[in-house]
Amino acid sequence: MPDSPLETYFTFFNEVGIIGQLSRTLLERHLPKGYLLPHFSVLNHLIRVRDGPTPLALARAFQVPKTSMTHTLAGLERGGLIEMRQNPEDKRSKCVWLMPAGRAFRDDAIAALAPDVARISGQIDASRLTEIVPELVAIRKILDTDRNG
Amino acid sequence: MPDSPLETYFTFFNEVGIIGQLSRTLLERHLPKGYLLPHFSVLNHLIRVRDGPTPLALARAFQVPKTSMTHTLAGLERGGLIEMRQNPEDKRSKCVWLMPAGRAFRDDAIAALAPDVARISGQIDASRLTEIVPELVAIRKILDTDRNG
DNA sequence: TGCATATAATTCGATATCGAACTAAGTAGT
DNA sequence: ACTACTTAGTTCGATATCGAATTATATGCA
Repeated sequence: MPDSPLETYFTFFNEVGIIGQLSRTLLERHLPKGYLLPHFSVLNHLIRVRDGPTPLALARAFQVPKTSMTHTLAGLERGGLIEMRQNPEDKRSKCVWLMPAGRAFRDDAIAALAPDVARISGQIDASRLTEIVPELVAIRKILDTDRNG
Repeated sequence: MPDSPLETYFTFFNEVGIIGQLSRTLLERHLPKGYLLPHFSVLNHLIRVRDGPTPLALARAFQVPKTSMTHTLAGLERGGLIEMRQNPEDKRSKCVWLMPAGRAFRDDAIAALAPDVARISGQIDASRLTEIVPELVAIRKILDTDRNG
C-alpha cells in the first residue's frame, strides 16, 4: 500500500493518538477513584524530574493550559498528595512539593500496573521500544519548538 | 542513562502521549469553532475506511465509549456534515453517512494543515516515520486485543 | 410462542478541559 | 518613582468526556 508523505504523517499521528488513549485507559484503571492520568503524571514528574516546580513549569512540561494544571493540582492537594507553598523568589508564584502520601500513591499505582506490564512485555520487546524512543523524542522536540516558535 | 525495562515502557508511553497531544492541538487550531479532533477523525474515517458504519463500530474504531461517540456524531449532524439513517438490517441501530458538506469540511481542514505539514516535513523525514509506523501498528494491535481479551 | 437475556443507542449526572477575563505581583522605560 | 506592560495563578462559563441507568429491539431457548 504505497503512501503519500501526507498520508504517512496522518497514519503516524493517528496511531500515536490511539496508543496514547489505550495506554491512558490502562493506567487509569488502576488509579483510585477521582484520579486520572494527569494526577499520576504530575506525581511522577515530581519524583523523576524535579520536586518543587511552579504550576506554570508543570503546565509547560505537560503541554496543557495552565488553567488545566490549576485544576489537576487542586485535586492532588485536596488528597494531601502534594503541598503548594509560596515561591520565596516571586510572590505571584507557588512551588509544588511532593508529600509522602503522594509518593505512596505513585508507588502503589506502579505496583498495581505490574501485571499489565508483565503481560504486555511478553508481546512487545522492550529493546524494540528502546530503538523507537529516541525517534519519538526527536519528533516531540520538533513539534514542541515548532509550537513555541 | 541505562533504563530498566519498566522505565522504557513508561518513557515510550509518555512520549507517545505528549506527541498525541501536540499533534491534536496542531490540527484543532485549523478546525472551525465548535469542532475538535474527534469530529475530524470521524469524517476522515468515513472517507478513508468506510461510509455508512454504525455509531458503535465508530466508537470501537476510535476506542472511545459509545456515549462519547453519540455526542461527537450529534455535533457532526447538527452541522450537516453527516446524516444518520436507520440501519435497514437492525432497527435498534443506525448508519452514519457522509454528506457533501462533511467531505468539504475535511478537505478544507487538510488544506489548512498543509503549511504545518510542509514546515514539519522539513524537519521530520517521512521515510523515518514509514519505518516506525509498522511498529506502532503492532503495538496498537497488541494493546487493543489485550484490552478486549 | 413467550420469556430471559443481550445489544444499540440515548439520556443524565458528575467531572475534566480549556479559553477568556480577572487579580496580584514583577519588570522596564522614562 | 510612575506608568505601562508582562507574568503567575485563579475564577468562571461553555463544552467534552464518560460511567450508570434507560429505552427499544434482537436473539436464544424452553
